[in-house]
Amino acid sequence: MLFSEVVATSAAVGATRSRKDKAAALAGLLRAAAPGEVAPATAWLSGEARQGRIGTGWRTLSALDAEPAAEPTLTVERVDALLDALAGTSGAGSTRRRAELLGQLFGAATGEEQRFLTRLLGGELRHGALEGVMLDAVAAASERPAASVRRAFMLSGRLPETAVVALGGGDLDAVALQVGRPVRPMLASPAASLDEALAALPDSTVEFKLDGARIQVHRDGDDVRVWTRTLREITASVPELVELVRGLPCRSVVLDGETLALRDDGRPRPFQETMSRFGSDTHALLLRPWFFDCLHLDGTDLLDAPLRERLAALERVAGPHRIPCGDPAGILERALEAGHEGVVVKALDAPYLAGRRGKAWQKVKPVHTLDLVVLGAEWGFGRRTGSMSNIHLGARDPDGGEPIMVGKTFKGMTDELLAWQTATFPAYARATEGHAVLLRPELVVEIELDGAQRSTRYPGGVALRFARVLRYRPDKTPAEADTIEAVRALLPD
DNA sequence: TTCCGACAGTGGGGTCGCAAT
DNA sequence: ATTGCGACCCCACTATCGGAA
Repeated sequence: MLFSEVVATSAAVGATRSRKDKAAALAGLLRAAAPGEVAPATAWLSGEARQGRIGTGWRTLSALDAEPAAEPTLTVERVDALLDALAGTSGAGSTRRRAELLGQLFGAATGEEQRFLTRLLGGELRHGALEGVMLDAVAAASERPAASVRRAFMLSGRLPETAVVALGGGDLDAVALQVGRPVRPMLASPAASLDEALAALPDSTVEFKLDGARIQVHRDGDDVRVWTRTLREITASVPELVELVRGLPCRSVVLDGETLALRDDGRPRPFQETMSRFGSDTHALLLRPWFFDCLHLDGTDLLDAPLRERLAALERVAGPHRIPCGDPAGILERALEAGHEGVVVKALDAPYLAGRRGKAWQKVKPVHTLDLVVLGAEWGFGRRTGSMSNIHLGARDPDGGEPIMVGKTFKGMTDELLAWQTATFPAYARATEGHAVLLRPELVVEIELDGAQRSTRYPGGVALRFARVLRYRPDKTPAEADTIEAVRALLPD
């Protein structure tokens, strides 16, 4: 199959807003693909390379200037082979080697194909279909129930492999939890308050929500392996976790949990310090695991068992390492007092819905609000092209100087607000700086955020975490905005 | 007919390792 | 020794489609 057929399908997908029509176009291509072409085509049309990230980002791609080919000659097989070569390139001289390979790929591609490759390899395909729509397409092309395809996908973790099984006539229902192969983790939905979450889930348990990194640990005999939320294996960089799980009283187990580093006094370190340890090859800080689910124990799969049964298994095998939980009364206060992020409310009768962000798990975190000064705005991309989108935020200098920048946000903006910003900001413009328009510091906006973190990027030494717009405050002047001290007060202690 | 679950898109701050300079 | 790039941790929110109620 020619690569151009994949690119043409992507164009057709991008040309319609109907997800059914997108899936139908994708299914048509999958039906026409040869067995060896199904995996790469599925991966590409759901926005990624079969090889995962291959070390070329937007910067590298935008620097390419290969003359486009007049006629499409690239095959699916050839493109996949070049991506394999790119993914396998490392060490001294690899930047040059990578450039050569990219030159071969882009030099053989038509203009249309080049544009597709740039978006794909940059991780921004944006044709309105990723894994969700592709999953429906695989179901349609293989004439299997979408639920069967979804389950096989979530349990195998990988859609291209699932597509090969489905299109190849394999038994999707035989795809089961396998110790040593990670499943997509179940995720929590945000809840407005603890009371609201408890009302929605009357038969529930409440656990602390820790501010670390998600881990999934598999043990088969003495063999222990660890994966992150996105199923990247990190076994080699977390030996202390491996050792701990190897000592648990069982033969085989699959555990879901969170890991973070503690201070000497036992309180959690700030997220930044946990991440420093998590991503590093040096292990000065020790990571500790807290487990909150058990998906398999000594030959018994527990995915479909209600949470109450999974927790009983967890208590047996890893009780001392179970995440703190308890009576709803006062638990949120206790979690925050101990330095944690919040709590998660979980339905005790729900199965483990791999890969789903359902209502069976609801997270509750306290929110803060600040009145900040708009210092600038950036022109948006994609559906925000032509709109003033990402705004720069400043806190008041208590000594009367210019506001001090503490972050940006593009979140919380409706189309109506984007239009208002686009219409309003030019009157306040004082300069342009690349993609950004710098504004006179006169507009005050109310920002919601989860907290603050230390920053080397911003002049006040502090940056906002998860900032989003609540509303503009035309009733307030910059002299009434919150100060940099108010932002610093949100830093973890 | 209305409601709501799931998805895709639009980006945020910070951390590391790595290759090139 | 520095620097810029790329990958990957954490993530919130809105718009939209299409099936459920």
